[in-house]
Amino acid sequence: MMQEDRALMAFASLSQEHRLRIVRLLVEAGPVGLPAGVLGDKLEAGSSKMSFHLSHLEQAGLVHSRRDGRQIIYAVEIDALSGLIAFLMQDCCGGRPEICAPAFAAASCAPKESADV
Amino acid sequence: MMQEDRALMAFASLSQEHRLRIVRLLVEAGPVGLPAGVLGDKLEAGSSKMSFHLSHLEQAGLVHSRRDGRQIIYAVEIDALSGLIAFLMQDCCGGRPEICAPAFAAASCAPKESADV
DNA sequence: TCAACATCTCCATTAATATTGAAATATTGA
DNA sequence: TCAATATTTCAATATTAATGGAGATGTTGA
Repeated sequence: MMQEDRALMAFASLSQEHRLRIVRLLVEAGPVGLPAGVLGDKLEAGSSKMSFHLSHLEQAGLVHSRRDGRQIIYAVEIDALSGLIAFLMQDCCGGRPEICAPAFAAASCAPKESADV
Repeated sequence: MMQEDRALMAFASLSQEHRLRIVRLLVEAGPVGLPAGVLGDKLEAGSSKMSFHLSHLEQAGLVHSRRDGRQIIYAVEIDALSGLIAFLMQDCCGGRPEICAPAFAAASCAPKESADV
């Protein structure tokens, strides 16, 4: 169960341009994750900046890292994201979620185009 | 479609204790909303502080207000919340959403206990 | 073992944000 | 119209966060 202070850290982390882009890239990448250097290239940000933001995200519990050789691979913490959303939307519409459910049909985790599994 | 700068404003707004509490109260209250004063009482925050945070949330597009007599009623902008979540989760798991879908079953907009409509 | 690579840490500077109380604005009912 | 109510605006202060560069750390392959 997500507590308020963890949710605040998560939202603070997501409120910074570089960090939001990192998370969106990692959401797209899925469990396999991406190395810090690849993220840095995509964002055109120096290593010191990347390190600062990646550890901010890790502190906030939104990503985790593992070393693979000389690279550090970051991947999104998907339970933290879902917990964050659950925390935000808890008890929506005073127990009548059908009021806002339609709005959330579009927000579900869905691919751009059909994919075979 | 949510753009990055709007998402950044929304997350920044949600990253402050008082504002996060306001949004959660308004999510629970649903479309009918709550007056600024009632929110201030619940949060035990002075009127100037409340006004600052409420207008921050309104600027960010997360809530809207209407005047009713001498009160200003605030209500959550539910499409903004769903758009924000969609933006964050876009293209998750590289087109194989079944990877993270289970995590999101728990995050859906559901009531604490069953409610008759 | 050494050079190259990948990333992190530290520090100084700069910028953005929240808080407080007092005063201003808008609305109502007597 | 006037006093009471509800909320906003303003300005000074206090707090917190982001940036950039230099150097440190850990890892690999020759």
